[in-house]
Amino acid sequence: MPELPEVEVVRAGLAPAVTGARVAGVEVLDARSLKRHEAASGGFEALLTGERIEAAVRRGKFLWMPLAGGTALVGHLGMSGQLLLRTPDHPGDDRHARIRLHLEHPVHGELRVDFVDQRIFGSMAIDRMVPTADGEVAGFSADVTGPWARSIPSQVAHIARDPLDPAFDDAAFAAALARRATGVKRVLLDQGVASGIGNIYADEALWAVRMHGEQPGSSLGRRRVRDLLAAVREVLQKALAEGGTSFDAQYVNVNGASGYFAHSLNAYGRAGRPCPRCGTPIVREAFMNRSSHRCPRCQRLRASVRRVAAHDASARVVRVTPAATSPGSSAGGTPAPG
DNA sequence: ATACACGCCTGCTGGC
DNA sequence: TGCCAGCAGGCGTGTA
Repeated sequence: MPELPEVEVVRAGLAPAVTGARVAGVEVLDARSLKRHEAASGGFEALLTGERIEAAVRRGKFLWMPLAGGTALVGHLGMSGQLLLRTPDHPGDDRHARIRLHLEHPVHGELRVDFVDQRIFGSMAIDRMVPTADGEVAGFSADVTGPWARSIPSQVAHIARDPLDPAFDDAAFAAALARRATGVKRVLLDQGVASGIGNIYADEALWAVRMHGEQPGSSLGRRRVRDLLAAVREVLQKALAEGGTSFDAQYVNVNGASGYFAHSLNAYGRAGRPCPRCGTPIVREAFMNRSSHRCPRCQRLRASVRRVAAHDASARVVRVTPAATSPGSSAGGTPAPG
């Protein structure tokens, strides 16, 4: 979890407080949270202390704060990470506080940013910046005029733009789907194809577009790809508008408050409960060491026939047989005609 | 190149 | 009561 909407809520909350602030002090309470920090470049505390934060930027689930010296403070929340904005005198009794930043802001005065992470899948690091591959603005932030705007931390460079990014390449997304024989859900979760989507929003978008997660990417026609992308964007935007999805105190904004999107979920986490569209109980299925949730009636594997190459006179076709990709489950459904 | 298993982590829950 | 398996799962790495 935190996926794009949750990370964006954190970024938006952080931005006004940290932009223009000077890092007065750094406390590393648990060095395991620095696993993505390349020690060879220098000590995390030394590289960060004294720097001025220029902005708070996000691409997909990655956050970074460009520093005046030309590097960036990169953060990833992983599964359970939080960035909490606090007053300097806030009690330091957080059981899972891993890193603490003491900031001095020209307007807001002294404040503290606590990186709290129960499971330590998240991390912070100081990283060098590299130019973006396409020369466009690297990620989402209020200000895109700084010299850092078209640069991205080296460890984030391989992450694709997210579907809400104005520079997201719809055609490249379609092309990536077209060359993947694997299930469309796996492609959605591939941060190198489109970023910001995790298990929750993948399931929600697939439900919205009535698509089975194991539907081969290469079996989708142009229209289905377009509809899928539209569904992904709609789900992400709606979640964003509701402050993200929270199931417990784990996923919160910079003030520790939870979002409301959990009330809007249609498939994720609703195993056994009726599909809001047709009433059929939602099923939960094992998927890549985790779970997928779908409506067995609305979201069936479809046999599909698709031209592999329009210019190919032999008009070779690919036939997708649901039975071959849905072992041991009658819930895979009957292929729709056509 | 694509596909997928695995390790990293902690805390909670359910079964025995 | 205690113990342990299972689950939550994003991302980098390694292997085929």
